Order: sequence, then structure tokens, then C-alpha cells
Amino acid sequence: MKISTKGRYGLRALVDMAANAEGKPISLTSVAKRQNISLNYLEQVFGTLRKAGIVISTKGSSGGYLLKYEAKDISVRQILEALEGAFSIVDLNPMEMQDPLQQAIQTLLWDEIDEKVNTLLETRTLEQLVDEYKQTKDQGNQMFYI
Amino acid sequence: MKISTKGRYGLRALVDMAANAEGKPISLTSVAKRQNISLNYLEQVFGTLRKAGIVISTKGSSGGYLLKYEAKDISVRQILEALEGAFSIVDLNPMEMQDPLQQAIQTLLWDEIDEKVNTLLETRTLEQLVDEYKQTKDQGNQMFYI
DNA sequence: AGAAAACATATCAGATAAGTAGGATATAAG
DNA sequence: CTTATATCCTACTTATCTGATATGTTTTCT
Repeated sequence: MKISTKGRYGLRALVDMAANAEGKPISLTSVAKRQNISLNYLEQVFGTLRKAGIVISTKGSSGGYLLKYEAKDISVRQILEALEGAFSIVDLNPMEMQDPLQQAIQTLLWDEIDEKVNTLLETRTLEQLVDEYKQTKDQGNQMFYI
Repeated sequence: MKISTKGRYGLRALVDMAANAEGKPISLTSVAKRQNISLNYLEQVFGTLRKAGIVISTKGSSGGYLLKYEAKDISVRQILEALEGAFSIVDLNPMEMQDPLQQAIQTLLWDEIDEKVNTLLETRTLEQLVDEYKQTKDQGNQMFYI
């Protein structure tokens, strides 16, 4: 019941991208360096993000990736759904679904969890993460200027 | 990011047990039949539940399992924690934890999800599930008596 | 022309999940 | 006192997923 590294790394890389954006495409090489993630692995992740319509790419020298929409219009749910599939706390096998007892558990537990989590993921945007990141980063740097 | 069959089957089996309780121990054989779960697998699951202090067992003929406490005093969280470990939506590797960006994501996302889910699991009791089950089961049976 | 980037597959080792198998031990019932 | 019915215990198996790594091909700016 965990979010895998694919989702975590992808999300982190996107925040990094958005935080370091200046209009021009950002290379995965630079993201990989800053975030200490294998370039090869990041390429796979961004392939998925591109196919999901979250980023756009330009090939060739001085190419790279850009967000397809503004950070405030990209929800965390979109991102994680692209990388991990839609969130659902359980994955029932056919036999379980027929069980009448299962219905009770589904209603009181799984459905409620799914709803709460999905609502939160839907609410949180990439922009919020970027803002929070910049803020905490600045706090960290302040100590050098006191 | 799923609850595994161990947790799902265990929870279902416990609700079944509680719903069919009459004071005397209930054998896993009967639970396995009603719930269509492999007896061998259930035995492993109930071994864990016993060690976690959720059920007590009596061996031998006409032996079986009983809830250690009343159903209203057993939270779903206790059960799932015994079978799956404490709920936490992510499991970070050491490198990630040091990342400053990670902190932002942790605060705005993972911590909030963990808190919401754990609160729900803590609130829901075995008794609630049993009640819901009995109710929906009765509704299903009513059609035969109209 | 050459460097730097995305893009595309294939491969691989390790971990985990989901069960199976086979017996050992305990105890109530007949 | 024997037999059936339980729990209890541990090892094994099989399949799938994860987290990469490796090796190139294609594209485009300089």
C-alpha cells in the first residue's frame, strides 16, 4: 500500500522542473543532477508523463521538457494517476466482489478512504508544492545571512 | 499502494467470526467454507492475529478462535496494522529523506494522507462492520418474504 | 560535423505476494 | 483410549512487480 519510486521520483522531478523553469526547455540531465536520480530512469518516467499529456518535449541540443499547462492547473492526482494508475486502496479479485460481507467493508472502509485520498490529491496542485518548496528552501538559506 | 489479500481476507474473516459468534470458539474450517478462503492461508493469517493479541485460540477438537475483546473495542486500524504493518502511503529511501524538496511534498501530501486514512481506520470498529453486514444481508433476504 | 538531447527497447536481479504442502501438537468426543 | 478435529509451524514454490541498467536510434542546435 505504498506509492512507488516511480510516482515519488516523478513528482519530485516535476516540482524541480517547475521551480527551475524560465520558459526554455529543461533537460533531464540537469534535473537528474539536482535531484540525484538516474538519468535513464528519469527518461522512462518522463516518457510516461509526456504520453499522459502533462509535459511536452523538444528533442535535440538545448532541448528538454516543459510543463504542458501552468503549474496551478496540474493536480497531483493527474501526475500520480499517470505514473501509478488511478488511486484505489484495494484491488479485489472476482471472487471477493461477489461476497456479501465484502459490500459492507467496501462501503464503510475502502470507498471512504478512496474518496478522501482522491479529494486531497485532486486539490493539491503542482504550484502549491513548488511554493511550499521555495518557502522552506528560503528558510533554510536564511541562516547564512543572519 | 494496495491493501493486500492478507489484510483483506483477514478482515473479512474476522467480521465473519464476529457475526457468527455464539460464545464458543469458531473453527477456521467453518470460516473458510463460508468465506471461500483457503484454510491453510487462513491459518497463517490467524496466527498473526493471535500473536497481535486480537484473537485467542483453543486447540483440539471443538476448538477454534474467539475475539479477545468485544467487537466494539477492536478498531480496523489494529487489525490492518497487525496484518500489513502500520499504514503509511510512502516508504522513503535514505537518499530521499535528505532532499529539501522532499520535505515540501511530505508536508503537503504524504503526511496529510497518512493522517486522514489513519483517523478513519482508527474510528471504524469491527462492530460497525458486523452491523453493516447484518443489515445489508437482511435487506438481501427480504425479497424472499415480500 | 559534432554534441546534446529525447526516444525506444531489452534485459536483469531482487523482493514481495499468494498460496501449497506436510506434518507436529493438543484436546474433546465417542 | 483411540480417533477425529482443531491449531500451530515452517519450508517451498510460482508468478509478478520493482527498480533499475544497458544499448542504442533519432533529432536538432551550435
